[in-house]
Amino acid sequence: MTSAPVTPPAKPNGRRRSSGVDRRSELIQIAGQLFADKGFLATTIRDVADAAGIQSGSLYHHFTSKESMVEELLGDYWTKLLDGYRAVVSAELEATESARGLIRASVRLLDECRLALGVMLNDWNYLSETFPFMEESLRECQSIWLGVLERGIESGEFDASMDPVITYRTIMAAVSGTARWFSPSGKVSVDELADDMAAMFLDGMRARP
Amino acid sequence: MTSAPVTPPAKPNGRRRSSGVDRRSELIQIAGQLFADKGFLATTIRDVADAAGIQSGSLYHHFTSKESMVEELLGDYWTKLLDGYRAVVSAELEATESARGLIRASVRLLDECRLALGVMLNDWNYLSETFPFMEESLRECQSIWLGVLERGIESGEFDASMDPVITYRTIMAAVSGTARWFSPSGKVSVDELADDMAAMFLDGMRARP
DNA sequence: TACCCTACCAAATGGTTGCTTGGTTTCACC
DNA sequence: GGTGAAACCAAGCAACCATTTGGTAGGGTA
Repeated sequence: MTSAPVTPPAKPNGRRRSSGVDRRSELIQIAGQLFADKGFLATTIRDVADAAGIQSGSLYHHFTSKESMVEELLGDYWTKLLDGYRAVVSAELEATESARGLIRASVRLLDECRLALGVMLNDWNYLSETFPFMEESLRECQSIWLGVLERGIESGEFDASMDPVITYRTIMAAVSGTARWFSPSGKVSVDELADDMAAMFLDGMRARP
Repeated sequence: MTSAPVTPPAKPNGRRRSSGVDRRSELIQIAGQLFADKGFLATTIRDVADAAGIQSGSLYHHFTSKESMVEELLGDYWTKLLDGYRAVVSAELEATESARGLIRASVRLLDECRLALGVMLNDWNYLSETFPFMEESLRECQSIWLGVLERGIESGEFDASMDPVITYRTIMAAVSGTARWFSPSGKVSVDELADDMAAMFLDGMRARP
């Protein structure tokens, strides 16, 4: 039962199965799904290989290591997030609208990069130690957010008694934690979610008089 | 470098070192610290044993498995959280004050059970599959929150256009995600943090006119 | 036909894992 | 000074891990 002569369940011996499309990114998606579901460390490369219908050793034709499988997924997320953030602040809107834009940019990636977010949610500590660019990206993320929040306080748009760092961290925790349950195919769309969250952080859940 | 003859750093061969205090809960704290830092799966029982200054096999005198080391930590958290929640709702306050109470009860555990929260933050998927009581507790947690939020909408205290489920999940994600950075010995106290968060979710960060 | 190149297989590698076993030390209590 | 229990050590187990290696199938190109 433990090590029966495992015959690959799908496409037993067919080569050249990816007709044109990049096999590498196909494998990253398969691996990312498992990493997001079970956690990076709890997923073995045998799990990935089984899901892809190939032998575990064959993965090393495409990737140099297990880490490199997840690295692209994460790098892609942070590139997109920070690109979106930079576009928001370069528009030089009022602080309120900048904040709304940052929340929208973050929430949009819940759909576009849900695997990457799922992986980071499970194994942040391990991954941030393994890939230094994660901490660096997070630093830029924080500095952009703090810029917007402090500008809003100065302009009188935001409550002066609010702590920018706590607020920033609370928003980030709320948005990325949402990756745990949000599904873009559910009854709530990405845009609705983004608007709900922006409304919540800007004006709270209390009814206006 | 990898496996040098590791001499236990503290109390090399001393037995009966825990004078009176429960050695078992002492070991749970040591293990919990490592689980919270490195992740449950990434931490080996040899890591735990080294930190405790004993041999890895000796841990099995106190625990039946690696899982049982973390089980008590998690069970303690959920018991305390739900006890706190039940006390809040049984006071039958206005919905606004109930919500504030739930936030306070959650934030208070950031100090009291920070190891448990840190562990869950890293390995939620794995742990909730391993320990069914985690999903059960979360269900009760959600039902209490939804009760308060829906009551507030009916009474007119809360914005009727708010989605209770999204709001609940957002608050929970924000609070538990805070375990990643919060330190009770820092410049922000638990009570200040609880008040800041409650203010944020109730009235938002926008300045009042 | 000859030759690459990509994608893969099959088998094995050294190292690490959680856990077990059998014996030893220490100490309170009688 | 003998007994029993708690705490621990030293050694080792089978299973599993990521990774390496040498070889092979088959389409594309010359």
